Amino acid sequence: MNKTLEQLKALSDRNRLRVVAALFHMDELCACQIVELLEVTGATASRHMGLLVRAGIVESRKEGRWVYYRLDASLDARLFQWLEAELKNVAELEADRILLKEIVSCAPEDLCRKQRGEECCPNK
Amino acid sequence: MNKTLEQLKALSDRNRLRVVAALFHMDELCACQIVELLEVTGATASRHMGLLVRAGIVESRKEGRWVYYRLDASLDARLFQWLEAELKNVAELEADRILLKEIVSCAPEDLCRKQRGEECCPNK
DNA sequence: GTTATACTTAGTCTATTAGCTAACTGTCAA
DNA sequence: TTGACAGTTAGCTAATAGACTAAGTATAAC
Repeated sequence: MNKTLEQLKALSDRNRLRVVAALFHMDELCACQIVELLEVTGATASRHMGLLVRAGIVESRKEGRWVYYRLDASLDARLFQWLEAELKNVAELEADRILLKEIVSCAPEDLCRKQRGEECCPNK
Repeated sequence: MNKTLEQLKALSDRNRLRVVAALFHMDELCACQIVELLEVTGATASRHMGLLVRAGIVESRKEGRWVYYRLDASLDARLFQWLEAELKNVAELEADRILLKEIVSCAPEDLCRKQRGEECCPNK
């Protein structure tokens, strides 16, 4: 039951659900892109993602200085499908999808520079 | 997303999950039986059940002074099946099932009398 | 009616959790 | 090898949530 509870708790947060919803669309997101999406500090985003990873909802992949997240392939199909259905057509998440398009149009390098206060992303 | 979050939060508690697991076996439980199962005060059990009802996980039926709870018939089938699979064969819940057998062997009247401190349940 | 009683609501306390800043770790580039 | 930097961890604060007791509501028995 602990595993189940851990998964439910990991999903019981608006920001974490937003990330999961984004990963249904994006397949893979860099940590700095998640910071941008949620508009929280890197530390906060890192904690959220740590919870999702430990619960087995998402998995991470490290590439140099960057960490990429995607939905965990071993996630139960029934849970996966329920979530997908629930998060589809949520008006509130529409704004996230638009924002996400802008975010992924920047390379992570540019995005990270932007987060340091430098204006550099060509599409903005 | 609020409804989804509400359901996830309602399920993100050990005691509430125990009740849901019990309702997979029992089909219907009286409030006093839930008090007995969780070993909490009536007020605490009532608050837990209120959350589950409001989230659409369980539904309640009032019969005189008693309130009976069952899994909400409109609960999403995918969520239902995931939960059922997750809660099946959980060693920790085996003790609950044994306890539950004893609990339902008492009529609610007897159980409530017992909760007032009188020893009366014939099977105990 | 009046009283007992099954459950709910209100108020309080404590524990958990989301957010922040600051310090730390590991990787890349000069 | 030194500095810059992406991400994590630690420590703090404020808000949320679970537990209790006590008071309130509604139903049944006398």
